[in-house]
Amino acid sequence: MGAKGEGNRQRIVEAAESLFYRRGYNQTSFQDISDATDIPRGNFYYYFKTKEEILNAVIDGRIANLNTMLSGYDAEISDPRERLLKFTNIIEHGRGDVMQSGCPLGTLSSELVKDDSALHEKSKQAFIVLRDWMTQQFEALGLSDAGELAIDLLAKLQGVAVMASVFKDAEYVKRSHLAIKNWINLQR
Amino acid sequence: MGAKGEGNRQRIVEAAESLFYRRGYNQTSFQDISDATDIPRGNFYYYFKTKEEILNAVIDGRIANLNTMLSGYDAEISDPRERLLKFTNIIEHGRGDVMQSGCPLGTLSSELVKDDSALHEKSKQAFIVLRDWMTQQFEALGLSDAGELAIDLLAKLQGVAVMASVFKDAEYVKRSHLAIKNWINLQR
DNA sequence: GTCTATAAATAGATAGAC
DNA sequence: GTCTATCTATTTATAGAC
Repeated sequence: MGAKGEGNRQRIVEAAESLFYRRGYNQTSFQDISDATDIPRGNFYYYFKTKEEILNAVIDGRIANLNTMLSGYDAEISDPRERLLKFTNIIEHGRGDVMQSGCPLGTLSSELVKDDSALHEKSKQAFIVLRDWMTQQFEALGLSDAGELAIDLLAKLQGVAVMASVFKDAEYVKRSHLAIKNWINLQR
Repeated sequence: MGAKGEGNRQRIVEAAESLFYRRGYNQTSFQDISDATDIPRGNFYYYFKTKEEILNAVIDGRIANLNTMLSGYDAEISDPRERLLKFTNIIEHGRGDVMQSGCPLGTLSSELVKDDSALHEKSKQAFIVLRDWMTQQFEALGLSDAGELAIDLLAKLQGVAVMASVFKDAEYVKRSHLAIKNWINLQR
């Protein structure tokens, strides 16, 4: 891995990540990424053979960030319930972004179910990381239906994210966040 | 309104509706609609000046179908709770489609938040129709927070739809449908 | 009202100079 | 590694014959 071009590669991935989120994968062109990075289109193909490879790198980056964040929770918070509660703060911390562009994972996956199935499978990977981590937390709480609780929690978050982006109501997001935290506290 | 071309117009809208759902609005081209209808691209512009106008017609059609369905429930079912329960059957009746392409309303809205805001506003209209109808049902049940319950029910349905399309698990959909029906029965 | 031909812009991708 | 020029295909949209 030469260190020379990794700067450009990283800048391309970061700009693509933001654009894929704010404007969608299919609606983001190489020109858009070029404008955002001041790197000419032609140079992209030195790092990525296709647009799909950029998407793969973007999702790999998201998964890496997710793993870093979740490992941090595991290290810093001893109570699995507190870890789950901490994670749900993401919907209020990222409230503005969610109201403007929806959930980064959910909207990408919703877009890619309608494209090639290989792309959708890739976007599913980030959800699997989240689901498995949540399952571990519910298991650590001694709950036998941990896997189902994990999917249910993901569904609650996705439901809030969709409605937040449709109606753009900050009070709704706040109220729903509280309801989700209450639900987590009720699982025993 | 000449009757001559309304046949073609209707066929264009119906083909577009299906394609916008299965492949997305931005990923559907005039050529795709032309292939599906055997109507040449050039003729589209006699009925619609732009692609956005086709989308408007598609959403207006969905809203009309929604109103017909909901009015039917109002006429045939006397208990508001039973009407809500009846509506939620949509997620199991349309289970295959939802697992393959997500919720027609939710995925369209998630796609269009990232496009022009006028398009997103239009897609929001269908949600408003649903929300207002649900609010009426909860009000008829004598519940003071009817508006919030309506949004919460919509969020539950959207959450299930997103997770159904991500994991494509029919058992999950069935289980979640039961949970939603239980939740509706608990609102008193 | 219907259809063909085509314009004008943009997409992803490639070749090759530097 | 970087960048310019370009290819090919496809997009929305228009002009105008029929």
